Amino acid sequence: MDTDRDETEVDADAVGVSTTRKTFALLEALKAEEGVTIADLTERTDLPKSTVYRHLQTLTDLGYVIERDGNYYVGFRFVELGEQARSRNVGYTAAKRAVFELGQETDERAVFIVEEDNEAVYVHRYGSLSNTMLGQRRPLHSMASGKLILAEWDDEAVREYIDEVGLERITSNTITDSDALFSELESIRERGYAVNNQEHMDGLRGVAVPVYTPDDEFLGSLAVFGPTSRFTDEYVHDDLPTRLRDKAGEIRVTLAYG
Amino acid sequence: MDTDRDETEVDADAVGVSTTRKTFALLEALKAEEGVTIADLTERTDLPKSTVYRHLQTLTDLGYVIERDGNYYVGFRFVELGEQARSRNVGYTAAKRAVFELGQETDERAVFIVEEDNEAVYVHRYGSLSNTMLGQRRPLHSMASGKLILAEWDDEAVREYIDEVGLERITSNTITDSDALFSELESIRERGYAVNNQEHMDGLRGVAVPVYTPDDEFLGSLAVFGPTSRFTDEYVHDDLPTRLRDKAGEIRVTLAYG
DNA sequence: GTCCCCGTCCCAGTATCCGGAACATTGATT
DNA sequence: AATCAATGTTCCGGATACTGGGACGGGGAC
Repeated sequence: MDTDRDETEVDADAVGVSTTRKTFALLEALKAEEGVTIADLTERTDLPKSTVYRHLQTLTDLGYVIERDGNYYVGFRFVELGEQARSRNVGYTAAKRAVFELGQETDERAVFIVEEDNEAVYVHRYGSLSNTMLGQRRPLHSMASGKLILAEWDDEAVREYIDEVGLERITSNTITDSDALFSELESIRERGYAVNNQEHMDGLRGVAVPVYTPDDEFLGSLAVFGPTSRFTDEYVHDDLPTRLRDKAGEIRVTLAYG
Repeated sequence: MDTDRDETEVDADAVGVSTTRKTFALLEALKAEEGVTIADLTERTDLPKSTVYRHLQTLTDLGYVIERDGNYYVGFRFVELGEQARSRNVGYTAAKRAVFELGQETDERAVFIVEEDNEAVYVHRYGSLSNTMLGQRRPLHSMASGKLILAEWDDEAVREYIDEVGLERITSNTITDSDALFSELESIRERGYAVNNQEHMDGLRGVAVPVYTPDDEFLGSLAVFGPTSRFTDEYVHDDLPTRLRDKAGEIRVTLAYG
């Protein structure tokens, strides 16, 4: 019926408040490009001009959107909301430090990743200049951290995940077969760490370990990744897992004794 | 008429879409405390239970709010929106590195601060364990960075600011007299840096310098702060300003030549 | 000077948001 | 074990206020 031409579109037959959906469709459209004009947004969202105008007026009035000579931008108020999410759990804060230290000690890119809505979300990051990537979302099955998270779930939950999300192919190495995934998860559970062998991006390997609270609650995944040239089998399977496990242990200790 | 008992309340006679206002009132209430229940939110926002329910349903469906056994949380999707704001300008990204280096070299807390909606917003931060504070907002007149930003404006703009926002007293040292503020701004313009002498918090001093793009566009403020014991007059007026200016210059160079 | 595009504003119509109230469910208390 | 209180979920009539077409005005391009 609808050709669903655009992700930022609002589907009519959905639960709840459709006005709010329009608002967030606009915010997503704003996020996609910097400095967007009202005309741009009407086209991008397929909402009538006057509706876009009225919504933007509300958002700028609330201070969530910034208008500067005709162009609209996502405002800094969202940073505060985002930080609330990132510090929601004390463990997340402890993980921030661990990511930093890990990055410094190994001189590799390090991340702390958490699952939300069946996706892997980057919560903390060390390495490279900017921290684009923070808050970004990836499919779980295509990364070390994601597979590690799946390995924490029971088989039924994983099966549901596969049903809902599927196992999209991203590189030639991505695991797209559910049997292969299940046996991979089993071996992750045995080893206690997960490895990503160019399953998300060619030339990129990674290692991930789980982080637990003192009460053995699963918090998220601590991971390190880098180019295949440097990430040899030995580095990936012998050196990094113990280093990562140590750091994950430190988080646990921090949480237990401050 | 209304006793405006709560900040998260929605005032009726406002421009735009009132439904959206309700949504953000709920989000602000969610931000204030972790793990809030529907009953909590109805009380906090003075919205009827069914309205809260419907709105939360929409927000969780969109993935912006997370529900875990009856408690609602701000979701990680806001991190992505926030990062968009923080990387909106290439200069902001360059400033991130500068803040980090500055913090390491001086071994003090360092921040990069930008103005939005007549407030100072923390965009980047180095020091202390967590980065609570990111995205937080402070009155401009009570901090080194804020005064520095005001010093970039012309007198008329500053006067408008005083009219709209006022000069709230925060500590006994806060500048609350507009004449005093204007002469302070003048001396900031002459010196090229601003000093905060316990004007926002007792025992805390700070120094701020402006950051400009290669086209001399004002970007924001680079600042360092710490306890009065260590932040002596000499440190604050001789040592730090030059170091800060150097770093601000580096940002400029980075922007010019990559 | 003309044209075109974009932002702003207005207004009638009705979609849909609202909120009271009833029902379901949980869990605490006696 | 039974009662009760409190909270979450659902429903529905009613009117609020959201919608979107269209008109107006301004500004830039050619």
